[in-house]
Amino acid sequence: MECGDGPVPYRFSSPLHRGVLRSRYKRFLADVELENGQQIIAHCPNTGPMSGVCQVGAPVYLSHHPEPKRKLAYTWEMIQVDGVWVGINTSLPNRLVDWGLERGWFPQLAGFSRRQREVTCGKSKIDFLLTGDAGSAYLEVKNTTWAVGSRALFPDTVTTRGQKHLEDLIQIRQQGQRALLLYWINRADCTEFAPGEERDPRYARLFREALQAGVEMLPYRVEVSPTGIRPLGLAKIVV
DNA sequence: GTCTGTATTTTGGAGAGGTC
DNA sequence: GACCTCTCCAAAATACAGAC
Repeated sequence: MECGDGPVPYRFSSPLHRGVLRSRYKRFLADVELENGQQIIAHCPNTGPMSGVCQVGAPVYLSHHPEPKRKLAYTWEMIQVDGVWVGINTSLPNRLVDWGLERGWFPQLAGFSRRQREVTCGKSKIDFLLTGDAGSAYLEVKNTTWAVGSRALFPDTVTTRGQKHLEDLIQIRQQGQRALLLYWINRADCTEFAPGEERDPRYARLFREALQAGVEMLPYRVEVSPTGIRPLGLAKIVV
């Protein structure tokens, strides 16, 4: 999968293992039947409700980490829903934003040569503090898997932590600094993004307040596949 | 520089405790 | 008893501090 003149796609460091989702339970666990018929328990690195993407019987891909210190050797990475691969690993977007920043995935973030992770700010921690020729900016990253039609939505449940992040970013803007929120849309079938008003009305209200305050919203689309992840650019914000 | 331990992050369920 | 609020816990990755 090459990407022409566009940004370099991310490739998984080792081949993923295909299977079928049998059940998901206790937030962190998933029963998966591998292609060879073996039944395994995989770690589910997404503690949210996974609205619309947790479909029993759907094809999934797992990464394999046979380190002795791990209890579960397999990690659930993606699931195929309506013919589209959806990334479910919530830790991946932060790592890939870090990775993509070095490779020019985000033209909106050009001019930031240095970055510091997990910076304490206000009531919570912000994922990145970017500094460089472009000045400085705070960047928070959110993983998005829920979609209705071609519209990606976040959050898919009440998130007080997410609300705190929005309040902190608004405060950062009020202090005259740049503040950005990058919604990592972990599926290729969405061209629009909107706050999940139905699930968290307060978050949706804060989202609009943040927009008005000048917080820069970047709903970033990626194409997820068993070989890697390819950047697709920004989705249209609908409020 | 390497190793070890601790804190933090994600969300929803379970259980405890308080109030009516 | 019913309801509400609060705290703890689950697995794993990651960052960071401290010891050697």
